[in-house]
Amino acid sequence: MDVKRAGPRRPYHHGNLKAALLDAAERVLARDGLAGLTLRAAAREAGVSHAAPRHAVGDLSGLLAELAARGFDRLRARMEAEAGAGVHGLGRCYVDFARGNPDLFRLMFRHERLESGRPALVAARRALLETLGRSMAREEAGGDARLAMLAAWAQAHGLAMLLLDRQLPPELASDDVVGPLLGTDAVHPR
Amino acid sequence: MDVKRAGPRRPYHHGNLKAALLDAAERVLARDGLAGLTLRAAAREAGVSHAAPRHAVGDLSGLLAELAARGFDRLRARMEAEAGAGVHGLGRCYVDFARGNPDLFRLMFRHERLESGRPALVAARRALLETLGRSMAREEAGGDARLAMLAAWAQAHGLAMLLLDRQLPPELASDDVVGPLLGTDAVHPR
DNA sequence: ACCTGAACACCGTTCAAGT
DNA sequence: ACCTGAACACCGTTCAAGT
Repeated sequence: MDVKRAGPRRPYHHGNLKAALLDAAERVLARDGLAGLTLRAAAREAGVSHAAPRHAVGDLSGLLAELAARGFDRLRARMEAEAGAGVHGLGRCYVDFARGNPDLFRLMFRHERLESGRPALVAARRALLETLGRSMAREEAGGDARLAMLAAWAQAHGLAMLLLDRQLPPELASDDVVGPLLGTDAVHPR
Repeated sequence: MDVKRAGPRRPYHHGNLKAALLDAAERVLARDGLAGLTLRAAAREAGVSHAAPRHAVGDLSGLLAELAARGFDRLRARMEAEAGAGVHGLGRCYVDFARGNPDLFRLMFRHERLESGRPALVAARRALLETLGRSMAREEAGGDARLAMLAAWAQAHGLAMLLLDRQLPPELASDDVVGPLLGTDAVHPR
């Protein structure tokens, strides 16, 4: 009955269940992959009952959306840091992030599983988009900036997805093909 | 007991349960989407017990792999028909297929859920790759054919995925941006 | 307000048993 | 050989009940 004094065994249970749940979910994601990330598993990892998440994040799509928002925030931070490296720097950064956080990256774009209206997700996506737009505009003064941006984004995203999904045969996945693709000014459709 | 005479109510149950199951799975996919396509739902739709698929396709990843193989076959057939249309024709064809069969397209690249060693899937993927390679080689005589192919593929694939996953803001998803991207010689990294 | 525990309707997979 | 039905361990979600 001295539990309420916040003994070391139960660090949360007050108002920060949401944050604790998200941390727990990230641990599950790292340990068991996207397939192993269930609402019950996250609750278990956080040390609460399987019905507790309801108040904190709604349902599973709410939890995943919050997690995706964290992912977009992190990706944006990296892109921001790389802002001076030009378009190839951004592309490389994007693909590196995907390869370094495959499950999180996949989750971020699994639109069917995300509560798309979640404020955190909407905001994080918009922030990333703004960062991308600013970085592109700096280089691509002439021509259609939107077209240049879409072309570069699509190429980086497609490469990331094809790599994560193991769709590339060895000849195409080798560094002497992927490297040059990332190391150029990408895509100049006219 | 006249069931064995193949009355109209049970068209299969002989040796073609596999084909019947795949047809049923496609119906479920069209009706309930990828999320609704379960092994039990496919068995139900095919009119067999939920344990029957085991002999026909192994487990769920086997069923999905066989379905993905059908998808790759269909995509290859379309690409083959469009072979004369140049790289932009291929890109447009690829994206059109994705938009026209969103659930099937997503399934084809959901590598975690597919039994990757399934002969049908391996063969279908290789056939598509060969078709792509042949089509590209025809135009891209000079330069690195592998690089040109990866660049074009990544761009088309990324665009398709970003569209299906609803990641593009209205300014980028509009036809006057997507259209031009698909209507050029794509991507010429050097 | 926030969390628990039981309950419900689903899963995938296994396995003895039927034909 | 091929299929069924029961069983098991999981899900997500709901809801009365506790504090």
